[in-house]
Amino acid sequence: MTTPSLPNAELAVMELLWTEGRLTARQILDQLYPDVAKPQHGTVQRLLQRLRAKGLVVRTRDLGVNVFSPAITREDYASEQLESLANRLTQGSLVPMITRLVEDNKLTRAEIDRLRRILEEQHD
Amino acid sequence: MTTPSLPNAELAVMELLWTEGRLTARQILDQLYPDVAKPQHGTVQRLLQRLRAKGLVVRTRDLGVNVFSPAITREDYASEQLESLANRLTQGSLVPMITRLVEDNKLTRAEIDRLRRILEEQHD
DNA sequence: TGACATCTACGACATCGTGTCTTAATATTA
DNA sequence: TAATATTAAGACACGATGTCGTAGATGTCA
Repeated sequence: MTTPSLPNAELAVMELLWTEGRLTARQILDQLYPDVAKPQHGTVQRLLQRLRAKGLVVRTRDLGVNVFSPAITREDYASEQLESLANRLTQGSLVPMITRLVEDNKLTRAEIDRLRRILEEQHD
Repeated sequence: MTTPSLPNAELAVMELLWTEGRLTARQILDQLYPDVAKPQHGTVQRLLQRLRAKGLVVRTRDLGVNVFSPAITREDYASEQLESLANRLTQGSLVPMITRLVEDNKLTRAEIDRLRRILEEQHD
């Protein structure tokens, strides 16, 4: 059961949960649809329900209300998406993609240095 | 006009074009649907048409037949997808994603060495 | 306890993307 | 010219997505 690529509305909910940690449906509603006249309770519930079905959100009960939190960190989600991208396009390897980014100067000096440092630390 | 993420059938056509270089619709049909009774001419034409609309395939005329070739290399497509992933999820930075992959030992020794070498070469 | 508000689940729907097929028009070849 | 292949375009089914409405469950407060 691999992590699916999320559509915009669902990703927007995850963004909120990643930055806030734990939120009720009401809190998500207020932040996601601040100036909408009609209350979109149903929409938020639907999105949360689909995210739970995908295993990306967990629900706990607190003070008589459902509280939702991410079941996966942003970094884990992002790295899984990166893996799946590499599997789809470049036989699982990051080398061709990153090579191209470097050639096209799409990476800043700082970014390159940080990546270098991360890779240097691997001495096992 | 950013490069869109391709659905499976369209990506399958691109795969063929990337490996073969130039192909007629007929050749694509034969390789894509080898053992299908009914001829799916329409399907292949539709896929090629959509890929041309997206600017990923170019059409030239040769020997009285249309010949299709990739308008973008696999590496360019892959690196653009990687960029867009980073923009969507980690503020444009590759660092969080790659950090996580390294931490989870998702990269082989060889892969790490190759990446290291690529990054070392940057001494502008 | 009863009235009321809120929360929750779920059905329904419009829209779009995707993949496919059919058909008709056009071009090519024998 | 007849037969065959190629091309373009219309149409469709299906699923995903985003939205809404509503009814029942749950909670709060007079």
